[in-house]
Amino acid sequence: MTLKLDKVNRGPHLSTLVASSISREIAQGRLMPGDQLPTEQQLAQTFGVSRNVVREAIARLRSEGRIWSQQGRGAFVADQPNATTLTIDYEALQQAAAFQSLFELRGILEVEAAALAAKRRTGDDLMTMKDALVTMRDAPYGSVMWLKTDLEFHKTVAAATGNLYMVQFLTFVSERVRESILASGNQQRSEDLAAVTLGEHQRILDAIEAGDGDKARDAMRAHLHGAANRVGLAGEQSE
Amino acid sequence: MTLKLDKVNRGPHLSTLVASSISREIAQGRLMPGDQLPTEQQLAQTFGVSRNVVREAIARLRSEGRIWSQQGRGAFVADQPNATTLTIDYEALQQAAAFQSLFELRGILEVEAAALAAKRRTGDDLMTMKDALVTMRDAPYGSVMWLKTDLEFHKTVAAATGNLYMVQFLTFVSERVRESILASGNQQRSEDLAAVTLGEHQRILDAIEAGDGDKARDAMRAHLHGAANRVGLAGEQSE
DNA sequence: ACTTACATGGTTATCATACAACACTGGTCT
DNA sequence: AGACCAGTGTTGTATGATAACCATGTAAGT
Repeated sequence: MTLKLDKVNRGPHLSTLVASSISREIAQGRLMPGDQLPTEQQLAQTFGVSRNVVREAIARLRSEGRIWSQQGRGAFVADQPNATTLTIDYEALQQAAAFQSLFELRGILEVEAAALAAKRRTGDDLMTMKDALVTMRDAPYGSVMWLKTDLEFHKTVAAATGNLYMVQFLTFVSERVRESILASGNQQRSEDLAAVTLGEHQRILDAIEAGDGDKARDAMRAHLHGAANRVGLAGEQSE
Repeated sequence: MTLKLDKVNRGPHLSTLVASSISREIAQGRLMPGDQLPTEQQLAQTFGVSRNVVREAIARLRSEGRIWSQQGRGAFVADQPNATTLTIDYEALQQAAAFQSLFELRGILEVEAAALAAKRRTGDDLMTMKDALVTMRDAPYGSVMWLKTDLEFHKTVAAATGNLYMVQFLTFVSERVRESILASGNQQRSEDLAAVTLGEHQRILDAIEAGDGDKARDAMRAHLHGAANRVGLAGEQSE
């Protein structure tokens, strides 16, 4: 029997819950930039935890740039929410709308990355992509090796753009998407899908190799559209 | 005298120092992925702080995905460093290649955002954009008010996509770009540029109002191309 | 031999309290 | 009015204690 246990034992840490709670207050506008947060004592009381836990939560929010605090005065909501880091709340992603938004964002980046890659790819890039496809062909659909190689293919496309931040952003977004998909756990397995997916990848590679940006864009768009269906994101209206 | 003080008043917080210190250990490879950190007691002793401070530092590192901890076992260095946050190093952006990459990334997002906004914008969105253009028209080119309104216009376009993360990502990227431009300080001032820039904005707005995605895409692309020239980023080959 | 139950030590998670450092307010004194 | 000063509230830090949990070893039971 294949037991399916929860992937992550979603942080039982109280400080995480408190931080998410405050974070939500800010996101939903109940705490406006510049506003002063309740005192640590009050927060501890309202949440029913010790002041210590509240402090850990605040330390976290401070590091994320969402709030700032000064000894003797208090803690305040930061004017520009995201100072130097960009954070995606895991809990928020459980909601369908958020997931769909993130998926769309990933689509935009991947599609344009494919187009840029077609223009700028080097011989080494092509080699790496081909290797990835070969490895994927031998791996069973949905296996760890398959997923890993799939990720590597896309990462190579991103790297082939020559854009230093494309890889960083795309892996970041893709990771979040992948987590959500795994968490929802509604992926089908089939031999046919393997062939279909491989074909999509192959077309992307062909277009990139040919240096045809528009074709690469279309191929990547088709691939992502197919992936969305495979995951169960049907309600997607493209232009 | 214009005093130029350190941008960030490097948090006097002890927890920040401890977190940075541990973070450095990880970055420099003295703590490898999977390694177990010293116990909180030991860390508190070696750093000469209370265990409470160590815990706040660990809470921060945990939220950054650098380490994970489990009750009864200990704290360990995470395998994949970037779990939930995305960071862009400020120093790295000083290099031209990095800046150009980020500018390109922003372009991709803005252009597609404009196209999506043309399809999905509401009446309120159009109102906000129009207000922004009026305000910008009255503000002197390059003034604080002008920059602020410019930012708001773009943010409204991003919001009009209905994509929950478009605003977040775009403001994040734009902020980094803006910082770099301000730091380099090579922007020209002129009355003509004000009119040109306003015209570009107007064309974007018109396309969005008309619901013409392709036109909005082109208008935004033209605007960014113009902005690149104004900032002195000439070497940009679009397909 | 193998499994189960229990005991023990070590670690994190949380709580509670106390004190120090700092900001703000209001009154007093000059 | 302006300077000084005490008082109060808040964050920052320290300290000790307790609960929950993991890992390991050992004894009891099968």
